[in-house]
Amino acid sequence: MNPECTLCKTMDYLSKKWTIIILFELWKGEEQKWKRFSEIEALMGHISPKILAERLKELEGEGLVINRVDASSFPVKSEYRLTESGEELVEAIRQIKYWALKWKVHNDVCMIQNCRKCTF
Amino acid sequence: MNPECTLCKTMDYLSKKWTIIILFELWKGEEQKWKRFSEIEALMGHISPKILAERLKELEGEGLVINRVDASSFPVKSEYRLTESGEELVEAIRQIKYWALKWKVHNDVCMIQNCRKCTF
DNA sequence: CGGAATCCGCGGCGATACTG
DNA sequence: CAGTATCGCCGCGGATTCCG
Repeated sequence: MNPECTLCKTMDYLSKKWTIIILFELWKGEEQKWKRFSEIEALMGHISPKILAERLKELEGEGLVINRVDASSFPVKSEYRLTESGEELVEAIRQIKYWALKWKVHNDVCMIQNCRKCTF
Repeated sequence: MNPECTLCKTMDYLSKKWTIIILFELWKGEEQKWKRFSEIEALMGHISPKILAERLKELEGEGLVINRVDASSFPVKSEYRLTESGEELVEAIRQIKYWALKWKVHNDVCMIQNCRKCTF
């Protein structure tokens, strides 16, 4: 990995396990919607809390995800959503989905370009 | 990794080490140009032949790269280039580069959209 | 020259338990 | 609820050697 290359650095965290699925999970549903840690955890199947926390922190550090915490209530409420930058990165990644739909086996899940409901 | 998801499968090999760099190395220079194994090897710095062969075979299996062999001559001449599908995938990946150039630190190497000469 | 075979080390990731 | 702490595994990738 060349640390001077912007694309390399981006691909470095994008390629980590779970990262893209997390991004899409935050992207799905209504725009600008905050989602709780446990909510994301449940939606994603079998991710361990360690990895989820690790990834969210990375993405927050990269400015793709923003986190707000309400410590006044109990239990503590921590929520996440995509930033504008994050939304745009998902759009870029979805170009790869279009490519895949064009060149690979037909994907039954979703052919709709702007669908925010199905898996991807 | 969900094997029924086209995007997951694509990201699965795209995220392997060296894969994207190999794709860009084949993409650089003139279009449709064949490049030899040792040529790619030399261009890429310090990749081991095992990994390079592994990646090229994966990409060939996915239809992104095509290989022609001239066994009549000695030493055997083996050359690779991107397929049309491969060219288009590189275009999709370059959307991520544009995103990075927009949101991240200015990249000195290249701001030209269709440049096939610099690193990426 | 273009790989294939073998061996080995490391780190990413998973599982589980625990805490403020 | 929202994470941390600890441990252990295994699979990727690196180095090297050999073959057609």
